Amino acid sequence: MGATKTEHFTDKQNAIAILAKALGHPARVAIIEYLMKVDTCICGDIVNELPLAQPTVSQHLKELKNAGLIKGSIEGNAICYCIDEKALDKLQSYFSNISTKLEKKKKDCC
Amino acid sequence: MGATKTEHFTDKQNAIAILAKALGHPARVAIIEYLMKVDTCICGDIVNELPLAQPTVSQHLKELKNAGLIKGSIEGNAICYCIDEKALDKLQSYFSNISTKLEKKKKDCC
DNA sequence: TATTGATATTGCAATATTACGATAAATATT
DNA sequence: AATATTTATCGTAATATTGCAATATCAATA
Repeated sequence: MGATKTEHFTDKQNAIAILAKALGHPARVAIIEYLMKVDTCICGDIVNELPLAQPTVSQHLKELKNAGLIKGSIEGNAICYCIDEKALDKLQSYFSNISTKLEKKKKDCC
Repeated sequence: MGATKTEHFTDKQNAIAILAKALGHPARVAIIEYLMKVDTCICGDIVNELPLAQPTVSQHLKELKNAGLIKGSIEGNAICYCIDEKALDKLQSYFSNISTKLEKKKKDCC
């Protein structure tokens, strides 16, 4: 098969999986970190920053955009990519919630 | 090609990518959430909980274990799986850090 | 308008992932 | 010891991902 059975899971589970999957490649983690580092919304020098060819970077950017992690707006001849806070806040609150619950639980097993 | 060029990225970036990738499938998100829900370390009824065949679930558990997100210990004839706090804390602090920085930055773009 | 610069798309090869039936391995129970 | 229960592994088919060269697109500028 090879196709994920998304329909069997909740919307929330799928939403988290989509965000996590988008960050499931070091190049995409590096892109997010680069966008964090440069204060202004950087455009296409992401390509120069990464050890990958331009089409590959473009593809990774597309995946991050599809997942909702970044936004891109056309700026003349170039494109201005930047982080979409909403997605990262969603991840932050998801994992904070889990950590809080784990803290309370205090393992009686394993 | 199809093989990720991990060697070009930092250890930290690879580490986050590995954890994120492991959560990049709704079944694995569901497994983590189930392990959170049941108070005791549940064993093999994860299979009954998911809409997937036993070998598929076993494979997902293996991936979560390889990524360090869960631990498994043999409990007689069954296996006791449970969440590995360290990994989830790592994700929590990573995304909290990002959210905090984004808060300060307050977008002047996009 | 021809050229340049920046980004996206296409097409393809290599590899990885997802899913499951069949089966193996290991412990528990009878 | 034979059987049942639980989990892992193997083998395989379907699909997805990764990466890049070649090329297309599209705005800016000469």
